[in-house]
Amino acid sequence: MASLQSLRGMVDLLPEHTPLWQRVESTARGHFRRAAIQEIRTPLLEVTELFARGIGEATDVVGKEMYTFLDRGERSCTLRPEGTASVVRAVIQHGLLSQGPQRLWYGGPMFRYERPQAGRQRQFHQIGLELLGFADARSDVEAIVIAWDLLADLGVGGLALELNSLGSADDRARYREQLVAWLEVHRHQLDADSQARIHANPLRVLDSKHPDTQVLLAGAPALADALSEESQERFAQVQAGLDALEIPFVLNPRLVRGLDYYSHTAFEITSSQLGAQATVCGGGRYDGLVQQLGGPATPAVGWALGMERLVLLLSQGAAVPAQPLDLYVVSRGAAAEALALPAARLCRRAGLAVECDASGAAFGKQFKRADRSGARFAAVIGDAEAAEQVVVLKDLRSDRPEQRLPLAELVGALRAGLEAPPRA
RNA sequence: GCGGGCGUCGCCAAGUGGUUAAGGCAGCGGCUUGUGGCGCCGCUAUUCGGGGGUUCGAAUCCCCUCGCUCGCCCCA
Repeated sequence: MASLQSLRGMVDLLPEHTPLWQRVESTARGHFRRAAIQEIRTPLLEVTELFARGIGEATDVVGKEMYTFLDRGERSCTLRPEGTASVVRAVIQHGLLSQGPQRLWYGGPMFRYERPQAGRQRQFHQIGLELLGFADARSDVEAIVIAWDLLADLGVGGLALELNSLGSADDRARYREQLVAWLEVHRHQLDADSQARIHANPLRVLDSKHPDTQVLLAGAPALADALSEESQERFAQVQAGLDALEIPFVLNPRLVRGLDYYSHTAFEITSSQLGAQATVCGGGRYDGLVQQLGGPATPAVGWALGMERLVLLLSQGAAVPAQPLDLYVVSRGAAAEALALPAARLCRRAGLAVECDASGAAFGKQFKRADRSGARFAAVIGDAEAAEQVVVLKDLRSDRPEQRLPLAELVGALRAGLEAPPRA
């Protein structure tokens, strides 16, 4: 193919689809505003080390999915594969935590070099929430309820909240030892992927989809049993909080999540309608990350929501209509054409949505386009009108007669006209 | 990185070895040089993702390649 194409896994969002995205974005903004959460925007490009240290060297994301390159200063740079590390970096860099806990959200493109499939692109978009400086189980619940209510408000049905606790760092370390020891004993019965992960990332073995491995795992030491009393109490509080808000959830002891920084609460919101990539929103607590990246010891919870997957679910329902046009300006002849844009501008300044036909085509053509544009009204300007500085206002959606009026009266007439019902 | 499916006009799509590559939608032009929605007429792929091969002859068969897609893996 001779013509240029977008890079694999990097998709264009065409005008017919942007209204739905805009609806999601503005709905999310509303939820964040009402929950006193402020927006933060960070660069798309960061020093590679941030992600290597933050997300974990052993993770798939860091190990094989990052867009990494040397810039002209020979510095290793990486297109962000997720949002949390950048937000934490920014919060540390600007000393935001010295002003107290931070309630933040972010949105935008993320990049992961993976094979594209349904619900998975190389450039994809997330909206994320981070609550930094909050240790209490209630903040876990609040983070979850914000995501839950946002999805409900958007009208996404058929969602399931899956919940697990990974325990404290100590719990995990202790459990990790037990698990590795057990896995070593059963090494020969594991699938190849799981064998490779015994030391690199043993908890991920729990989440293996290999059927034989899953059967075997029934006899493995359980993470839940390794939790300290405090961790168990904490997890119970999260569950009680969700119960109190009547948010249904299912416990999933195999939910471990792929990023190293999680501790205690881990959760995913999934849909059965998404195919293989079922997770719409995933998150959890990451009490160690801020300190690990050089900041003050700071407890935190957060989540990220996949826009493409969400939109996929939404677009199975009713389409969002584009905003209708109020007026379409039709003009022909030099004097008339000179008047068209000023007339359109006048109406736009009054808040009306106006398209101005600049083709100079025959009136018939312009009316055809006016009709197809969906505009309620057409303003017609020919040489006769131009000479008198008037326009003809025609209701395209009713049988009411045309009005001939001076430019100064156009906006008023339009506003009055828009009140009247269109043809059924 | 590994499997499976697919690739004919902007979109949908017929055609499966015989030479002029159906049709529909959209678009453009006309009937209709100041009034749209309907209708009618016309135009829009020397070419079938790209390259190579087989053949007298290929969109149709073979090879390579690119892309899309679904799944594995992983994750949002």
